[in-house]
Amino acid sequence: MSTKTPVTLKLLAQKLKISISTVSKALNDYPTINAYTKERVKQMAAELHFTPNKSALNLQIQKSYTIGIILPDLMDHYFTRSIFGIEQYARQYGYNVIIGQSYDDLKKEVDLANMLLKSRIDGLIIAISKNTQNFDHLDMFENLGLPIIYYGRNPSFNLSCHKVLSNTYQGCYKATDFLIKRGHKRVAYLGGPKMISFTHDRFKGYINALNDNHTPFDASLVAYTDFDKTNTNAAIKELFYNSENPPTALVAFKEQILFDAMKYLRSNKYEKMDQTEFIGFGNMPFIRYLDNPPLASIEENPESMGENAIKLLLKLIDQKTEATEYQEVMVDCELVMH
Amino acid sequence: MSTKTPVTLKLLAQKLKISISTVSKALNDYPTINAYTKERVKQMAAELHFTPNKSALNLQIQKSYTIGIILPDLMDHYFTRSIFGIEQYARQYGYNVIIGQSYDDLKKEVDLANMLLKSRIDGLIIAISKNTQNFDHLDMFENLGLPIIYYGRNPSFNLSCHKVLSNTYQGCYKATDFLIKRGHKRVAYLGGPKMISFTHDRFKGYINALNDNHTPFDASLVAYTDFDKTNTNAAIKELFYNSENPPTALVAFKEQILFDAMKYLRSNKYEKMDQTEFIGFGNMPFIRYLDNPPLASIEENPESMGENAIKLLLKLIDQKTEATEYQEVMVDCELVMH
DNA sequence: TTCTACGTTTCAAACGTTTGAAATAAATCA
DNA sequence: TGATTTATTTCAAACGTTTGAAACGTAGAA
Repeated sequence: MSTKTPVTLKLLAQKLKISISTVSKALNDYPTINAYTKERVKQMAAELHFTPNKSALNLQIQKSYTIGIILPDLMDHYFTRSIFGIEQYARQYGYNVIIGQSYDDLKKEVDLANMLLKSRIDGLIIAISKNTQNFDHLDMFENLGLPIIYYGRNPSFNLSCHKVLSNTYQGCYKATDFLIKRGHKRVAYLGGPKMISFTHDRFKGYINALNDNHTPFDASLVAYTDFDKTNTNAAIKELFYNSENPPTALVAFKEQILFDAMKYLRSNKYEKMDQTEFIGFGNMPFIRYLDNPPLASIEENPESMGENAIKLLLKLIDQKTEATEYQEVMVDCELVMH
Repeated sequence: MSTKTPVTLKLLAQKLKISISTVSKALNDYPTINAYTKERVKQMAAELHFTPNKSALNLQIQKSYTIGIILPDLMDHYFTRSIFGIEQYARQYGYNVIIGQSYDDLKKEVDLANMLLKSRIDGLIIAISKNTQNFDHLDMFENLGLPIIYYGRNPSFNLSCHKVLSNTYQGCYKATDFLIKRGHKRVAYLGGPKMISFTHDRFKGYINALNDNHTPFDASLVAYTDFDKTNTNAAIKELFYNSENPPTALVAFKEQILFDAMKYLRSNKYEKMDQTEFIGFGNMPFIRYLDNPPLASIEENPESMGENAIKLLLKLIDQKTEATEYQEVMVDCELVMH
């Protein structure tokens, strides 16, 4: 039917020789419109493939039925999986989703926030970049009464806000507890970068699991690394080779770190490898390809995080009352065996 | 400054006691506007954090400066990486990007296409779902004069369209050629699902490399599998255990398949494992975690594919002349050693 | 016959922006 | 002084949609 120019209400009205408002109301099933008219309009609309212009609609109803997501990186399965949870639910309620990657760069994050502001999104779900300590670009949303959900990463600098986080403390507790109950007396903790609050939350889980099981804490069983392989190798050397009584189990901040660690030990032919057990945060899909997978993974359930985030966001969008308390949702972690 | 209601041109105009059009023109640097006025307007706009309403703008200029991307799955690094190429370039030219996942489901793909149609995107980049054989939902774009680039997956049913694909034939040729030149007499090919055209393109590359190197073709060195582990294992068994003269090298359709295969052989303690070399399509980032990575990867350069797709799309958007021939871009593959 | 009520349709304003044409005021020229 | 130019601002329509108010014709009631 090669129309070349989008079909509008106006065109339908002309073809049917009725007014634009009748067409509009017919398509929206207004009770005042005659049934036969509705029929004619709808048929013509279908025939000409009428699609309402979203911009015109948004402008009129002052609502975009679009929510924004800003996250650091789509290559990270943690975030990709969280999108799944968000999208499913959002689309079900008629909302569209715009995804932006900040690549952990504050400037990109600010640009994205401004872009989304222009697009007049109804709300924002954001996993802040590593170095977001200034929240001006996000306060703008709040000033307009647009709700923001912080998720996945803890904005420790920003106290009063809605948060959806995985219960990372609990995850580490479970893993440590599980290993001790399995008979391990010397469980090590390999933490992530010290600036990340999760590193410390997880450490607390580790410590509390030790205490609850009456296992003494040994500082030489704790090391930290960033995501750089060299640092990880150094940390592992420290943990496993600097003591005549090395750990028999390890809980690692992230599987990306854990796998580097395991590969290091294996390629160095660490003699007690077979008696050592490993658990890391992530449950990454490609574990299936590893010849020697870790004992278990701490599953953070990112889909569920995403779903909690969007649920809370839509609730806030609907009520529109600023009055609500700031919510903090914690998503359970669970241990998954391999 | 808690405005609660978005700042519009109207508000700026009121505050400054000038007309809306002066404000608009001042912000857009019209030469007819007095320099001092521009100064005042811009300052006020900055002070009140004015952000133009994209919907109103789109409606007015009949252009959204937004392009759509439909792809099967963000969990697949091939596609995630391609987005990187698209986004970078698009944003540079002032375009926004809406990403939708079809999860390889035709119905979801159709829904997404309709959503994007409503959003009045200026163009579409799509990696079609596995079972897209009907193109009605995409023809709608063409009818409106909106360009579509098919990328990553070959829409073999749809002949006249713009395509950006990786030169998969060449990738397989390079890998096979490399292995033969390395001394392998018996190189096997493990293809993907037979409905996927790439499976056959790659097979051609394999065959031609054999021929060009005067290496005889042996049908028992070729097997096929889908992405299911059981099938892969069966195929591998057929290739490696059903012959007294098994292959010494293997080119696999995808690394996801290859890693299953290698794990199978290794866990079955295949005796000639150390003398056998493997190459697959992908170059997945987590290869660094494998204790025994394959010899090399065929890198399909998805970023470059994305960039080629967006470049072509923006060119088509700009010229708006329907007259151009349909373009087909082939992106080179390269061998990456591990 | 006139009035009221009802069912249906149309009018007109609004959402926020752009932009050519028209208006205004000031400055220059004859 | 009056006419013309110039610099600057404003007017008004348009983009496509929604929606309360107004208008219409027709049927039933008084």
